[in-house]
Amino acid sequence: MTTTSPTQLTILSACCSPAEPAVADESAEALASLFKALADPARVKIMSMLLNADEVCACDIATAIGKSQATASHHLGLLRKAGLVTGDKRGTWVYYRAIPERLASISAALTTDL
Amino acid sequence: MTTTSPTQLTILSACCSPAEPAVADESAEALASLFKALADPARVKIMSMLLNADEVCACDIATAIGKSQATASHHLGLLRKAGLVTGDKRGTWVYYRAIPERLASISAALTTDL
DNA sequence: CGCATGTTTCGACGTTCATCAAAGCAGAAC
DNA sequence: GTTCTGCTTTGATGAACGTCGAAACATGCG
Repeated sequence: MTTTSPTQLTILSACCSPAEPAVADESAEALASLFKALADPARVKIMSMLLNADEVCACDIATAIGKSQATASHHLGLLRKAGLVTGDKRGTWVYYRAIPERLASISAALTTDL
Repeated sequence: MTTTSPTQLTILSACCSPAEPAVADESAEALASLFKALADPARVKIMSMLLNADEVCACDIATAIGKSQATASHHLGLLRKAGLVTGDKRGTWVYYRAIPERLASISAALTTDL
């Protein structure tokens, strides 16, 4: 309860049950970080590309999302830091792949953990 | 391909297949908006509370997330606008409920659509 | 009526974010 | 070696976000 406990003295309405914090603080932060990594149309499109092609050259991503190459690289770096994709440099080009297990874990958290 | 098509004249590396945009622009925006609605620890905790209690008084949420009441109201309004929760005023207090179907649709989008 | 309490909205402040131009790096081809 | 090309990083800028205090709104009680 916050300011006053209504149940005790007022006749009307019980307000609520104690109401638990539910999920742990750290878990909430971790999940929020993952959601933040997907909270941009450009990054959603990138993930979609990667999931459907299982390997995409960085040079194609910029044009596919309609942004500059620098911006594309920024988004890719962000997704990489979130553990959602991996990129390996082969010769001149960098090829990116999605990590489907990571997405699956988000999906699972949404339906069960949370 | 972006600037130059490597396949034609250089001997090494084919760069990649054409690489399609995959998901539609509007879908990407819609999904990103939903993720943005969950991209904050406070809102994740709120959703968790609501899913586990199926009805929580607004007065409990502020303390549960450790923020001021004004901030809690802001987050709740944001979640409501995203269609993730509903709140109805009964007498003095406002009771919030999660909309599980909405979360399920996000989960489904992650595993199939995307 | 007026007063007290729960909730939302408003205004402001500091932080974070998306974006691009330009500079810096790393390979490949000459 | 130099030069070219793809990618990343840096710097800067404008927008969006989270946060809170204060004001406004709504409702119940006396």
